[in-house]
Amino acid sequence: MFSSFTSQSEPCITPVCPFTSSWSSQSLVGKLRIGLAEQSVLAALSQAVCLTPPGQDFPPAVIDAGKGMSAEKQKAWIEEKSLILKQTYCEMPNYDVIIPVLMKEGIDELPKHCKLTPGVPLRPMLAHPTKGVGEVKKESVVSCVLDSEAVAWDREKQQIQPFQVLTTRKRKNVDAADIKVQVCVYAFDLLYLNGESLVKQPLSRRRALLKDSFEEKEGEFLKKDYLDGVGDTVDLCVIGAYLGKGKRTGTYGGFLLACYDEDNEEFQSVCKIGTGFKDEDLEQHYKFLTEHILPKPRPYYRVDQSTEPDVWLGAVQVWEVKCADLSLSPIYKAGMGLCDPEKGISLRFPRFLRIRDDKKPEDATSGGQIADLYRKQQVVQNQGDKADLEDYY
DNA sequence: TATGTCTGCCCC
DNA sequence: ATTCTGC
DNA sequence: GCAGAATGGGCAGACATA
Repeated sequence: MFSSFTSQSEPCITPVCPFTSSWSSQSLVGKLRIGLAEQSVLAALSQAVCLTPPGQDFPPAVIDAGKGMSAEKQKAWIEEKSLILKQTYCEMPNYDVIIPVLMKEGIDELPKHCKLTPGVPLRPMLAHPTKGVGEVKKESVVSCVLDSEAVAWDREKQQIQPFQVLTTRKRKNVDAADIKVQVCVYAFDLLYLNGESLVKQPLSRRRALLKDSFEEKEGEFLKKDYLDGVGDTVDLCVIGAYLGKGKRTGTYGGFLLACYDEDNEEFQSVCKIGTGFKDEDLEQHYKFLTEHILPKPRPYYRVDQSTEPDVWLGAVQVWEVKCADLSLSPIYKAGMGLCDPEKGISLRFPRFLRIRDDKKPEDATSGGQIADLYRKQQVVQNQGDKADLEDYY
């Protein structure tokens, strides 16, 4: 595998300076996906165009072209046409372009006229056009669309920095002079090359072309949370709950979780959690926990004021929780002082897996173990595991 | 000016 | 983001 | 399989307050 630009001599796409230029780096998430309500708009549009084809005088003679068909056949027919429109919209998300073609040429001709175009981002992406690709592309590359990811890079230590570092970059009025965090862009897919859309090619082919068209580089990397089923699992104790809103009105909508710190004999907050529950789970939790409400927190709960729950709960139940990553936190207390003098550790993307009735609250994951997990991930990140990557693709 | 709190946005 | 639920 | 609706951590920037 490869990945692109990473080095001090040929700096990464140095501070990815948005704005300007014709090179696009963008992401598609696996299969083609388009926006939410957009989906319905496109479906409606295709139905309209199918049943009442454009190009007729007014009033149109044909207003229900599907009349002769069975309901099922009509549905299938419209869906088939709808797919054409949706696919086209993915590659050229612009109604100003699509509608005129649709009216003049008809839906079947759309793909011929509206194609993936460098510089026009695919629909669901935020991708800014960028410059700098020129430094890693080979001569043969005239135009391209890459699927890639930006990562914070420490030039001195020659290593990837945590995601948290990436987010500290200035967002507005960026002056090239005050850029402190360097960024590398890792490319992992090639969607378009020299005037030709590769979207319908198999991934293996696209990757082969990518490899051929750009400089290879050591030290590839992919965040582990994108690798299927990878992620850490921890056992945490519930110590508080938040009242739910909307469809969770009347039960708890979220909970405060803590690890057990043996050294200080205290429960240290780690994160809130609000997803992963079946409706049934929520019901069960409410019933059970409601009987353990405390008038005030126990003295051995370490919780920041900003995360105080609506109801405090006795530390009586342990949950198995999965997360993608750990982060140094300004507000959570887990492993306080172990990785940073004044920061604790929290979880990124926590979700509920199951109750651990076999564990007592004191058997919850400890502050020390949380700190170990945090340190471990720092290391793993920089060893960019080739084997794992190959498995993924 | 320094510090606290809230909002919007990102997670691709 | 992740996950569940109803269609 | 999709859309909608619950919910997560944490940053910069904007605004408020001392």
